[in-house]
Amino acid sequence: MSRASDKAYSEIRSLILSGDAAPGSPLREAQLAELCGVSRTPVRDALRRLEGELYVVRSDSQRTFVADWGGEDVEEMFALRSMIEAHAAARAAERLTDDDLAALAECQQRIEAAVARDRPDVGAFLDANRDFHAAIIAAAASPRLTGLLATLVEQPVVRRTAMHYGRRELAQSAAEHRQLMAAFAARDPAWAHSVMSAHIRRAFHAFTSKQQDPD
Amino acid sequence: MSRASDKAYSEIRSLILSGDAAPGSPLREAQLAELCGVSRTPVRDALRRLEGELYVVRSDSQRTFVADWGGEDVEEMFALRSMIEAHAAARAAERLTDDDLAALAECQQRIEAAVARDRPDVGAFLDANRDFHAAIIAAAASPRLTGLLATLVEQPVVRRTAMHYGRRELAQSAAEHRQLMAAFAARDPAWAHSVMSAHIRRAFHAFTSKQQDPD
DNA sequence: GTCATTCTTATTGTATACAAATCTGGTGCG
DNA sequence: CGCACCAGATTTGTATACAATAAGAATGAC
Repeated sequence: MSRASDKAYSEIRSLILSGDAAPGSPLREAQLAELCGVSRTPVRDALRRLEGELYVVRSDSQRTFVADWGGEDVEEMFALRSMIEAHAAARAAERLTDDDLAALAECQQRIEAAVARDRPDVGAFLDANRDFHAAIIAAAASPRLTGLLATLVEQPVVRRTAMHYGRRELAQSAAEHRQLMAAFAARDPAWAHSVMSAHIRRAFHAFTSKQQDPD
Repeated sequence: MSRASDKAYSEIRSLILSGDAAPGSPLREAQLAELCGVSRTPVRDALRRLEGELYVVRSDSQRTFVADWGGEDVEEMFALRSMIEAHAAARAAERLTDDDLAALAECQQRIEAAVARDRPDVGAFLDANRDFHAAIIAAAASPRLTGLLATLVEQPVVRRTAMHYGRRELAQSAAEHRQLMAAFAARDPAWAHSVMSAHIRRAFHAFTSKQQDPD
């Protein structure tokens, strides 16, 4: 994080995740450079990385914009996530070490804690949730592919979905994670596969219903 | 392609695909810059792009190397491809326009032509095969995700697998494509799904058997 | 008023110089 | 002999200046 390009990457990413940079809005190198207090060179580097992770898109003439995920894209994204993560869960069930299981349990504990509070801490929930899913992918897929898959998991739309979660939905999500832990403990690939698939598909429908009825 | 960074990208990519740069070997920016006749700046740009496409990897200290796919990675890669492309084929079967079908038929014709020759033209086969699969993904997935998925299809290992194909395997592959065309013409998603899944899995086993018995 | 065209301006692309970090070979100490 | 450590050389990271290109505004013809 000491490198300027890492700083630029992280700041631009926050800008997008927080919504300060609206989807579809242009990202100008010079402007970002000034904002981050670095030169354009590391900014360009950061934008390339963010492009690979689908946070930004480039127009035909090389101008960069915050990625704008339409309804079709979101549906496809969830469909792919459901497939890929269910596959990863099945592999993980066969391969998880006891240490991996302990790490997952720790994430789960953080999730439960975030949900149990009077006023659920959605930010903490999201962070723990991300670590949980990342740990499963890391245990299942080859390290080389981990980054590629994580790309789909950490999209802004995922965060926004959960930001609108109420207590009941958070509790439901936590309960599904408990089921997943049980499947892992039993080393049952088929069980893990089914639970994960259902978990993602429920998240998709939570997203769509929130979208058409945004309270 | 007129831009220096595109030139660097394309030349380095060829270097990797052709095998002139062996897996695991280091890629030095200055050296590549001289080779391509450009400065280091566009080379750095090109390396970032290639990293996103898994052609190169970075060490912890930011040195770049040609990606080296071990046996585990290859198996996982084929498993993911099989899932994702089968999904794409199913979607494509429901959505392909007549123009899309015509474009696929044109690819198929090129494939058949490459196979029919006395001495099969494997290079032409590979190019047509790539276009065929890319067209299916483009028709099925959201444009945003197309690039991400294409990453898995165009790996060096795929090319190397087919390079060892004999006439019989090429003909088998072409036959599977014909089945796929039939499934598309019938607009039958389940059929397309099954055929594509089998197609990729056969390619995987072709790869492994060639590996352990390289004639 | 609308469309095409030119000119200005904004934005990205490239090269170069220098700074920072990393590797390598060797040296001295235990 | 083995290990820590310290230069020197190599490699990557950053800033800056300038070139090339694309967007937008103003102008003129119809």
